[in-house]
Amino acid sequence: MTYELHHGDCIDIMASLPAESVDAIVTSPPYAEQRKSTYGGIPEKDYPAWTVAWMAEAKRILKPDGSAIINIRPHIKNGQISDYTLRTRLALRDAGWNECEELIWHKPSSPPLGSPQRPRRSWESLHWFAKHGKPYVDAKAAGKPIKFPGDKSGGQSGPHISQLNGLRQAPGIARVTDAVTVATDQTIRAHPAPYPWQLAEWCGKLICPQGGTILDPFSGSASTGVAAIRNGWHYIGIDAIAEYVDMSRKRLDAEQTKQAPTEGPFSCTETGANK
Amino acid sequence: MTYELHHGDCIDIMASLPAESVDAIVTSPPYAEQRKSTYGGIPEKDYPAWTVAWMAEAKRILKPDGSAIINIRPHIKNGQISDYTLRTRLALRDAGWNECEELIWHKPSSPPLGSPQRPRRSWESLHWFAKHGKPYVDAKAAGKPIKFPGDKSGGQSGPHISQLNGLRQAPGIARVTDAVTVATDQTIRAHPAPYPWQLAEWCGKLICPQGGTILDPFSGSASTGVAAIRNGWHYIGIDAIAEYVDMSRKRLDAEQTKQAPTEGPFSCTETGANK
DNA sequence: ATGAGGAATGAATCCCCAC
DNA sequence: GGTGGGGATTCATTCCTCA
Repeated sequence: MTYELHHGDCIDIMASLPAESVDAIVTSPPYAEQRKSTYGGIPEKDYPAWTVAWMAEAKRILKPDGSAIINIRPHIKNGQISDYTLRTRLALRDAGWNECEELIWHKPSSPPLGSPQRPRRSWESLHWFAKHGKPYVDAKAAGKPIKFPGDKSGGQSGPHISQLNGLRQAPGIARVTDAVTVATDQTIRAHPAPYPWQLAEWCGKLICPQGGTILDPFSGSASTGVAAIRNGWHYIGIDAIAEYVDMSRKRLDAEQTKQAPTEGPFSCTETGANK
Repeated sequence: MTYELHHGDCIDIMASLPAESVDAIVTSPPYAEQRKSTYGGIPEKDYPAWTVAWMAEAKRILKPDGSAIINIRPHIKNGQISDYTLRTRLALRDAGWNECEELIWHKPSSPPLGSPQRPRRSWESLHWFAKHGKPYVDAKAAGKPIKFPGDKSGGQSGPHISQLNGLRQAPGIARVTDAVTVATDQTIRAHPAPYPWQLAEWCGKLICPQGGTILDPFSGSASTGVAAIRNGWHYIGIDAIAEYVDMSRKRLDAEQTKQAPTEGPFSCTETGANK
């Protein structure tokens, strides 16, 4: 229930954070050639190297079993999808990152934009990278109770559930699938990239242990921070634009009040160029 | 309502087909390192070159506005997803193919297999490649009627629908999205790759014009053929295994009988090593 | 005939243990 | 120590059996 917001370049800020202090990274960096007016826009050809650079700093502050979920989807230009996410994924792998899985964020309420000659775009990728092949994972934290055939009790612990390989398994809970459906949040008008906190919550439940620390180096409207407060994770948010940091502070303070309206003041640390 | 089945190596068979005679390719090639016992298994490192090779032959017989939808999903090994589909996509682009879009096949009935430490895998990629950036597309052929709020008529032509950019638009029909949900077909026990014909139908409606010719160079159980017969497309199926060709012939004949039980015999051409 | 209930199964992956 | 067999996972759909 604590958060830190930092204003500045994420590489600089991350360099000031202690090594191996972060459990999970959940972020949606600026896409190539998009949002030029607000974030400057990273050229497509530079995107892989740019991502490897900030991920290198992230690697230092990530715990050994920590991992990162990065939301990107390439745009279409002249009828062809951009290849920069392909090259970025290969570059991260070359830089020593383990690509755990391709997760899908399905947006059922996606607006009918894009070319009328093409299917309406309704999903985005969540690229999951870790320091090695066995990072911390809880595939059941966001899972639902198992319903066995004929079981009308609601599905508490069935006969088939047991300890597996000595690993703790939540009994009677099915693990999540690799595609999650979350409607886009149309209410976040203050930031151009509508990343819903429910999506960040799903990602965090997958890769952030209870009470862990979750980082978003491109914090934007701090949706990951909202998810953190609601789930008891410590949040570290970084953004290059002071206006978004200020807005995020208001949003997170309001969220904390909502979460525990009867308790006293919350611990909150703020640092960075805009302190 | 006609089909051709060929037994043999798809590159050899395609070389015998006339240039620019195919409207669309919808296929699910053998995945790298999978199905070794039936198809020999293409090594991961050879997969990009192998794909470029058979796609080069496909390019010759594809019409100028034709395109191909290829279903592949990489496996996970030691906690890391294989990178061969990334490298294959880049190799096809280097070979001059235009990557139109990343489409998603979502499988709601996917079995609870795979690592218990990872989310259950419930989707596969549909990679869409064309000769250029503006291939034949009908984004509404598989679309559903638009339902306006409060409209109880079923959704024929609403006020928001109009000619757009001078392109013919089916009125009152919404474009499909780039993610399609089709349950896996558990009834195809004779072939190990359960590619449902409903998925092939959705793909065909997107890229194959009415009365066009649709090709599957890795025909397997001929699910694409079933979709073709049901939609009035001419089907060309190729498979390296005689047993599957024989099985497909029975399946497609039965499908034709089902589609028009009162009509006479159908036109059907069969060629290839197993003739 | 009809329906309820049970068993079997699938483009998987990893761990454990035997050899 | 490398290799290979066996078990666990736990959803939707199928066929089959029995009332």
